[in-house]
Amino acid sequence: MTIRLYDTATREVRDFVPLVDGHVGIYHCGLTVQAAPHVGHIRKEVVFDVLRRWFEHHGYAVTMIANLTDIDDKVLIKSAEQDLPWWALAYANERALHDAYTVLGCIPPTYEPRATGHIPEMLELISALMAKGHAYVAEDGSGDVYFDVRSWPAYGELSRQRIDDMEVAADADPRGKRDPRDFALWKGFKKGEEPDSAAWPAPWGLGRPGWHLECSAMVGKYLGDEFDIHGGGLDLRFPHHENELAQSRAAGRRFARYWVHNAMVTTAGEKMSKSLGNSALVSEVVKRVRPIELRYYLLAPHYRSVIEFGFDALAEAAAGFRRLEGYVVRASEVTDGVDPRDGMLCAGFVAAMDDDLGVPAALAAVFEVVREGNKLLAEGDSSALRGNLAAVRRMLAVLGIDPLSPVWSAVTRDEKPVQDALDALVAHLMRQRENARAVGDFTAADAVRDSLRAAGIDVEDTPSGPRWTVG
RNA sequence: GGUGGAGUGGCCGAGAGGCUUAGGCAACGGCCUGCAAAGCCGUGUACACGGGUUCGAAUCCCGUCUCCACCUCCA
Repeated sequence: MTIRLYDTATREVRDFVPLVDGHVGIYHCGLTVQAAPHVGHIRKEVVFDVLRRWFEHHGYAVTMIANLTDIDDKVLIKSAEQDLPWWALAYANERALHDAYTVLGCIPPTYEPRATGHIPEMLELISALMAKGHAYVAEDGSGDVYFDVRSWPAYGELSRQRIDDMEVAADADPRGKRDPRDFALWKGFKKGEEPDSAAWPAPWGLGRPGWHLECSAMVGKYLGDEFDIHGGGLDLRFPHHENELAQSRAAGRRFARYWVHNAMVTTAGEKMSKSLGNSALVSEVVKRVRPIELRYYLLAPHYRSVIEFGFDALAEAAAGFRRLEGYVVRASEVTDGVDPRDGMLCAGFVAAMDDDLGVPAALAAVFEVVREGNKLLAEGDSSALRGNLAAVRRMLAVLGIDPLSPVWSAVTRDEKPVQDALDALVAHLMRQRENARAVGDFTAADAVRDSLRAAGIDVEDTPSGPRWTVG
């Protein structure tokens, strides 16, 4: 059983071979913390969370590093607009990101380094690039330092582009650059235009890091010169990852062995994006559907397929998830629960997951096991039912959507007395209904059921007795 | 202009030459139920278009159309 992954660099599905047996180091580009995370951002977190869980299922010790880019042009611009210190904006959005991780049941990264905490590592990298002739100080006195793309013949290898075929950005600022495609490693401080707190001393003068540099520096610090997997959204392939790759390799580091990119989330046919203003914030979406349903919606399609975000599709996905959840809950009531760690993954699930994280086929396998489980459930408690339930829960746990995981139990202390009161009241009405049914007074029994339904409580009769759910 | 990706049944969404009826949602029929609900069994409508290769094409080739992502702000 080997995990196979699509590698963007080679454009093929390859067997995963770790650098160190039994270990896997994954770096995925976190966020530039300029705004609260939207559904597209959190899709990436969910995808890498599932990847991580699958590696762990295979017995790998996973080191997961996700960066936080907390100083950058956009952070400065947005914070100025909002009349906040840049670091306050960055930190507020960092916390919003953590809230989104938590609410969607993502395991936190092993470490989440911040760009501002790694200036020395970045300076060291720039020095190495200068020493090898791949970086230069701008000649216009701006204090900028650029990477010289013409000095690195492999430039463009990740996105398969030739420098001469690239369009030069309309807004490119060519000042001091040898080639308009050269990118900034260091941005000279502009006294008066930028806050004094956004500048750090460097041999080339006060300034701040350019975008891309932080990732190369932090990957090197936490995962080493060569590491297993570098990931992120497909939109980062160029320029971000191309530039990370160039500056790391040019500095003599071997860098990533596999590149894993997830596809975008679109709305109305366009990429969900902070700058397009078409974002659905995670914090808003989870007011309309349960977080576990959003997570299911985001992981059910293959990670390399575009998701056209919509509340109708989300509701439909949620209906599918509830089929799984309904089985797990009903079977657990009958068996008094099982330990999902006792479950056996079915072969179809494993084969699908091993094949480039084939979650759609893996879920199809889960649905088939659930169908078997529902048949067993009709016959009551049995060891077969327990085995089936444990298997289903274990497979759902690999995807991070086990409905009974404590991660999803939202009952807080404050709600407990309310919950208890509701339980008591509904139980009383249920007894009334049962008494009426026992004497054949179905009019009275149905009246109770109707009144409960009007209050949002569904009643159903099962072989093991009536049950109710808040629907 | 350059680099990638996509178009599948009412909807979502896999598959990548024959042996998936993928799966799910919705619909319809049956079973179960006092009636429901849930569940189980069954049913239908597919592979953007035009050619070609092949015994056989959703899958390969050629052409056409449409859409998406990236080309230095982006997950």
